Amino acid sequence: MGLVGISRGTRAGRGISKKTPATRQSILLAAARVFAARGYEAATIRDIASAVDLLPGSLYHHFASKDALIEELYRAGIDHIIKAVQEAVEGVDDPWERLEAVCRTHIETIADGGLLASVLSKDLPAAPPELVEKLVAERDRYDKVFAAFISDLGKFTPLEARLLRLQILGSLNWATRWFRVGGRLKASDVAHAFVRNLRGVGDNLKPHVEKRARVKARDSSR
Amino acid sequence: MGLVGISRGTRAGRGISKKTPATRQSILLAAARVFAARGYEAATIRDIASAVDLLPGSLYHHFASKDALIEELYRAGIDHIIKAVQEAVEGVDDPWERLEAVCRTHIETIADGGLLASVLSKDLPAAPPELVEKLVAERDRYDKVFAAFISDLGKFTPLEARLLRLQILGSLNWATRWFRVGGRLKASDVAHAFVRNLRGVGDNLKPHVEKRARVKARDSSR
Amino acid sequence: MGLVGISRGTRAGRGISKKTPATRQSILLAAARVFAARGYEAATIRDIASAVDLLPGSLYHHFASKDALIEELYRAGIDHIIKAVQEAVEGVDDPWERLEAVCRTHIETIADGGLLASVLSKDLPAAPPELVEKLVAERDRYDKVFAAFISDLGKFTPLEARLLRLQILGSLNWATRWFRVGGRLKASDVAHAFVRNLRGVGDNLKPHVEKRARVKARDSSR
Amino acid sequence: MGLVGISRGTRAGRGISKKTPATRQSILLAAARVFAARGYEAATIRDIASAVDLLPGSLYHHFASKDALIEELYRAGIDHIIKAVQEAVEGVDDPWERLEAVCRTHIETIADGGLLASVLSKDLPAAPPELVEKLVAERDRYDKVFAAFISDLGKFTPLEARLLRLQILGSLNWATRWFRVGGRLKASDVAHAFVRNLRGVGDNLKPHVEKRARVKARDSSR
DNA sequence: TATGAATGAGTGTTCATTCAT
DNA sequence: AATGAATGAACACTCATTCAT
Repeated sequence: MGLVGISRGTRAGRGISKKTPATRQSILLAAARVFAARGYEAATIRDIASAVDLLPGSLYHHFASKDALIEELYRAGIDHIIKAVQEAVEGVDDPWERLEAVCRTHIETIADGGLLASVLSKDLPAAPPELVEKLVAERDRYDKVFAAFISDLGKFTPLEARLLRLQILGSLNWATRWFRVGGRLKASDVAHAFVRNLRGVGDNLKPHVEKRARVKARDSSR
Repeated sequence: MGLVGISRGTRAGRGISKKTPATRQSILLAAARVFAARGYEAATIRDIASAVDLLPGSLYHHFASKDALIEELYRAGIDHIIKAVQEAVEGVDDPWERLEAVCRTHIETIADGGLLASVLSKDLPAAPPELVEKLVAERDRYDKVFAAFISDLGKFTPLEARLLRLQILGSLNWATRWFRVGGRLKASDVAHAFVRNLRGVGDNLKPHVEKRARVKARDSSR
Repeated sequence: MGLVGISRGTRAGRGISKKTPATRQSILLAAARVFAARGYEAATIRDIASAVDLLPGSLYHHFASKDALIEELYRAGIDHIIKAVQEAVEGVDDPWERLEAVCRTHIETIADGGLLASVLSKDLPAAPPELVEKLVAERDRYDKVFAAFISDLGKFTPLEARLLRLQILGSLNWATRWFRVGGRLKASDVAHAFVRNLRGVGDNLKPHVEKRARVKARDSSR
Repeated sequence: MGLVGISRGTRAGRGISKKTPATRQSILLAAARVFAARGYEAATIRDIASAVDLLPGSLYHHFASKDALIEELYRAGIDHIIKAVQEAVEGVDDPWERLEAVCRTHIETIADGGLLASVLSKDLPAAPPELVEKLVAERDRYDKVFAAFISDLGKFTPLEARLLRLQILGSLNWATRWFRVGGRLKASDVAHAFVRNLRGVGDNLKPHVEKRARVKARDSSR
């Protein structure tokens, strides 16, 4: 299960900081929290280092640079969320239920500052383009996974599918701005509402031609 | 008309004199572009200044600080988008069509780096809490306006309405990450797709109890 | 009486700032207050300008530079205190009483932030040496005046006289650090105490040789 | 021994290794010189840094801020001068001789730019009030020590004692303005003259009532 | 005389990074 | 693996000063 298990459960053990050497894992985890809290730019190497009781310079024994750390964090985060959603849909057959499970997992994962994937919803760093490209490539990996759940829902044109995916992902990622872990609103509630609101999609696409015809006049005037 | 509400009275007619003076307006516009491109943290006063052919220090003749600039930019951006969506729905009666017009305008406005509202979709700065509070308050102004268009769609509980609003706003704001002005995909296309996908919402809420009953088994297991 | 009369009495009239043009005099006065309060370095042209309801740039119609302003302020301050002490001793015959009057006036003058001489007790600015030389030369003018009151007290060698003068001037100037105008301790009280404590000077110089003989052993070992 | 109380334990013996490392000590010393020469405001971090062959930013490895540096310097200076005067009076019994020894030491200490205490005679920085309060509190520590030497001289009322102390301290601190180490005038000469001039104080206070009676007429007219 | 806009040098400070120990 | 010291470039911001209007 990789990073998942480290995230929250074993954190208690970190109190013995002087003994436990700072591993790449614990640094990544701390970095995830700091990046999630302050963004890529505002987060400093000092912040991250001090979160694992290290001096800034010592981080460089584990990561070649801040950018390298970001890159690895991003990759680990994507790995993590992909694994999480795949586990979440195991045994779920109905495609809409699958989508709802994915959404719930996405929100849970992303909203948990202790988990690496939280950075997925942050503005990308104003970093060298080559780094940004890599991050985008990582994100695309998840997008592809997500796209599969979309196409399970019905017959869409590529454009329809793409827009639906972006619509849902936007809603989900934006949730980091307002969703609070431990609040009275659960991730499952949000996911349920989001998916329910889209439930008609399949119907809305073709059958509603008549409705759309009604609008045509205005459309053509644009 | 554009950025109405920011100007300072009669100065407008004077700028044309010899060389375009770097007014607060042009600074705000440049700042919007820079902030939109690089985020609040990564954007430097130097960037903004050089974008309007000023030395960094000269900016402080117009704005007391970077934070003050951000605040004013944010306020102007909210003013701008509120005005824009209100104009967009004038004469449109059908509530779904109104929503679509709002979405289209939101995307157009936000995706245009030259327009102030682009900052709305950016991560908030890791700034003094008092500033962040102000920015959130500004955003809330727009949220209220948006909420009105939601409640026009039908009868919702407060929670249903809130989640629907957040769902849509998330989709829209996230669009700054992938929507490109001038691309082959128009804002109106995106808005149309987004709204169409939600068209069933009203139906999905209550009438579809039967559909949901189908799912109940899993629901109760949660 | 020159600047004296302007200092405090007529300040009420400054409320009509828009009408009364800022004169060199009122600028000097404001500068005296600001310099006295914050020191030469920490005081800014902006501070001074805003104290007379001017913009920084406008000051340069009255003074060529900050240094020029300092210089003139210093000169005016020295003029002022010289005039003040000379008036204070008029009609006073006893040399010790004259000294006391001088001390009282010195403290009063210097402790009053509204009066120009307050700057006399401030650290000299870290300014171009040529300016510093001028300021020192101004100070010397007052020192000469003061020296005359010292030599009236009795027969001193030049060194004795010089040290006594520096001793007294030090006490007086240092008073700006702790003496508060309007407090329960009056300048006259302080002056009286200072002078009284020195009253024996004349006697102490020669007659006390025997006393000093007692100390000789240690003295010679130095 | 010198700057005892500032060091950080066992680091002392290590500095001699290759090239003198810019320790807190040497920075403090350099800062003392720079502050003494130019005042708190005019002295820049760059001045101090370059005096110990460091880059400006490197100072922040040792001190959190300019203010923190000032504060520590001030404290060290007060520690230093207190220790110095206390050592100077060891074995000296006559209270007037003790005072003279204190004065000599005060002048020597304060006039030596290399020693930290030189800053004691400088205008306080126009710094945040909390810092100024701390500095004043430090100065008060020395004032208390000094006050003890005053009260040894005879029976004074609190006010008499306070004024006498302020009179002497003023003379001494002012000496930084004119006293030059290495000049033909020695600190011991100055201290001797200062104390001698005050030798009559005890007599002047009570016995001289007749003299003061003579003055009464004028006194009451004030 | 006064203003508002701009300058350019300089200020304290931060930060990712390096490297000898 | 970790530290402590140092770097150098950059940053937000200040300030005395200039000048067209």
